Amino acid sequence: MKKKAEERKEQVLKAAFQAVASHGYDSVTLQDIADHAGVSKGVVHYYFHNKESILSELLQSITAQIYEVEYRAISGKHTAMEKLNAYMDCVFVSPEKNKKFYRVYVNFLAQASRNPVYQKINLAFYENCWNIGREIITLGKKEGVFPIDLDVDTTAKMMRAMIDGCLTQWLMCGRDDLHDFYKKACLKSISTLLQTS
Amino acid sequence: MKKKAEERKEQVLKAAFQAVASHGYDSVTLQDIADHAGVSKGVVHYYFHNKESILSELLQSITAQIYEVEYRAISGKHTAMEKLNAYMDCVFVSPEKNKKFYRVYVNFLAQASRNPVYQKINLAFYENCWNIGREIITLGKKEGVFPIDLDVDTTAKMMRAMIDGCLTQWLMCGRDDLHDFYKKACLKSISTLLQTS
Amino acid sequence: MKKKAEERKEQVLKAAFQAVASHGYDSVTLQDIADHAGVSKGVVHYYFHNKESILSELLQSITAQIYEVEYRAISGKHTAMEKLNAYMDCVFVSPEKNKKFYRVYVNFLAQASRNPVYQKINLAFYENCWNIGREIITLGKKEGVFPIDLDVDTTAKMMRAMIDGCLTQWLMCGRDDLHDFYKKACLKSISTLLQTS
Amino acid sequence: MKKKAEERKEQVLKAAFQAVASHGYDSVTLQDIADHAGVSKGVVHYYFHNKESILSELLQSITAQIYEVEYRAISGKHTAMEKLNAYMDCVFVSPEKNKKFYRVYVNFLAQASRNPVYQKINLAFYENCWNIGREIITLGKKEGVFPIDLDVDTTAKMMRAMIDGCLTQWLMCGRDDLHDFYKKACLKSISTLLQTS
DNA sequence: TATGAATGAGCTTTCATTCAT
DNA sequence: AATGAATGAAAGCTCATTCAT
Repeated sequence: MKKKAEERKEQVLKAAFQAVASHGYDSVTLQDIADHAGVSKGVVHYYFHNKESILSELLQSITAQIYEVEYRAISGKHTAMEKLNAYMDCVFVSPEKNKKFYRVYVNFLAQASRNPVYQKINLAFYENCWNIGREIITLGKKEGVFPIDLDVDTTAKMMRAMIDGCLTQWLMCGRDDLHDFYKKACLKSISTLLQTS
Repeated sequence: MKKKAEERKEQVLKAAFQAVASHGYDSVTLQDIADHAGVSKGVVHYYFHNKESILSELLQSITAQIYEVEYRAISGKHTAMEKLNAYMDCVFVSPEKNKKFYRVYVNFLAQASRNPVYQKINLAFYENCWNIGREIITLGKKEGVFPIDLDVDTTAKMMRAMIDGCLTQWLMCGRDDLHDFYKKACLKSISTLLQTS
Repeated sequence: MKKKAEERKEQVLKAAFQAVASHGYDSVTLQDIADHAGVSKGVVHYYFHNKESILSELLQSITAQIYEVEYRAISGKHTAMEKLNAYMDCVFVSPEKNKKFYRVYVNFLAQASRNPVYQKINLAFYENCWNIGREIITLGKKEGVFPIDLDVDTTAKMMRAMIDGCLTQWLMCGRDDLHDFYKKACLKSISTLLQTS
Repeated sequence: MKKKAEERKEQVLKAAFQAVASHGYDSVTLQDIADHAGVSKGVVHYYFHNKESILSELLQSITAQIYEVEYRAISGKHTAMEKLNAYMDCVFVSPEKNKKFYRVYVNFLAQASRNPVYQKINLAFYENCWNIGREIITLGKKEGVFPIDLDVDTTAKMMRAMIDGCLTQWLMCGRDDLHDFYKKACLKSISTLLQTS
């Protein structure tokens, strides 16, 4: 019973992701979500209290998933540079996936700039991202590949700023073929930041 | 006649900016805009074809203004580092102004991820921003303060990515007091990128 | 301008009365009201904040009107018995009008039993009705046609209870032809109450 | 089997009464009723064809119960005045019970003013109430305590009109402390009506 | 019997847009 | 030029009812 309900919610959230990706945060309707899920409008209201609860759970869900994938990627590697490369491979996964996720994500950021609920969820995501950065930097310092006096916290934040800045800029250019350019440039920039004290 | 009309449009656009800043992109109504402008709803429709035209003209207007201010700032300086510092002072102008502008701007990015009209306007803004970066880098290379083999185009793009990434991250943290932290960290990161080949 | 708006509100309220009379308080829709008024649904929302505000203004309006008519009726008469007869003629005006009003009124009473807004409006109506009773009774005592030790307040309340009880009972019987029976019986009962100390 | 079903229906009707009393006639949902009964929504539909059938059976049930209690009360007494007093004690049982019942009852009257099904049920209740009045009056005439030429039918109807009028007025005033006032005033008024030809 | 997941009709409300003045 | 009354499409949400289990 409980399991079925969880699956249903998951199904609706997946549909919501698709719907927001194609219609945009503020244009998306519950009907769109229901259509994407292949269920009736009633189902959406049966499993979620209201529209905002679907969307905030969606943000929660996708940021959690992204983080999990990223964290798993760096966990499999053992040196700082390997972790960094794995992280970047993960972050710049592919034009298609990045486009879909960032389209949705920038919509949520737009909301978060006003809505504390989204803001809090995004902040938790930031914390996770920064932690990945911190882990890589700390390890690199131990290994002696990054300067010992590098500011861990600040650099971790700059890493994520660079990543989000690059992927946003890439998304806005509307050119899938530049994905690789941005990936390489971003990696190079971050490497520079990490190797300079 | 023509002049009066231009002033009217300008008045409405200013009101639209305030209205979007306070109510949010997708919550703002034409009534809100009319109220902020101190005119009737009819006026808004008299000077603009529809809601989207107001908002796209607004994006056009604010990005043009931002660029103009930034460009003027660097024009007044003569060395690369002076220009860079002036640019950053201009970009990280103050918590209040940055918050107002970026709240509106992330909303437009969210739209631009889907709407080609906004996308084109934003791309023109990017071009202008990149040009500022290029100008600074090229001058610095001439002056011998930046490595001669630095990739001008790529670095200019990374500069803007860093700036947008930092200001977005700052905005999402909801802490005005971190404005200075992000400003300094961003300047330091960009300096590092510019001084490392 | 202002006058036109007042007329519009009045028009909508009249339509609301007709709509509630034919569909019932809780079945009536804003579309019904708009249809009865011969306007679009938007107009109803343009002049009233929401559904409840229409309905509470309706109760306010009809109770005020009823009172006014009743008060004017007794004002035109000079002796207690003349006033009483005029009052009863007014209250039991006709099967059609009584049916329409009481159908709507019992719906409001049903709401008022739960909603303080309606309750307050109804209480004001009661006060007015009781005042009419008090006026008649006080005059009758002065004239010597009613016992001097008759309790003015209590008797006024019982008068209205008798009237509402009779008209409700008549309405529920669904027989227009009994209107006259109830009118006479009510008048006789009230006369008895007034003439017995 | 049959018995179980009867008990189930009774259970649902009791729950419906509580639910209507607390949520109001037109706000009450089948879920509310199911919750009050401690059963699932399906059960409600299993034993009742639809929402209206529950509510009409509820009206049937509560009016029958009220009558039964009232009738039993007067049956235990032997003189007209004793019966009248017992009747009034029964009718004005307590602020709590009267409030609960009349809140629900006025809602049904509101429905009955439009719906023949409810109207018929209420008419049957009226008949029962009038019969109680008739019984008391007839006995009183036999005993010589009421005028011999008193119109039995009419007076019985006026008795009930007075009772319903008083209790409705009391309910609408929202003051529990006036319960006793209305009880006494009602009894006095009815006594006057009965003792005056 | 009993459950509660699923449906979708129908409601209130918002608001961009039109247009008579 | 300017107003704001009027429109009605479209949205979120509620809930009686159905039905597979």
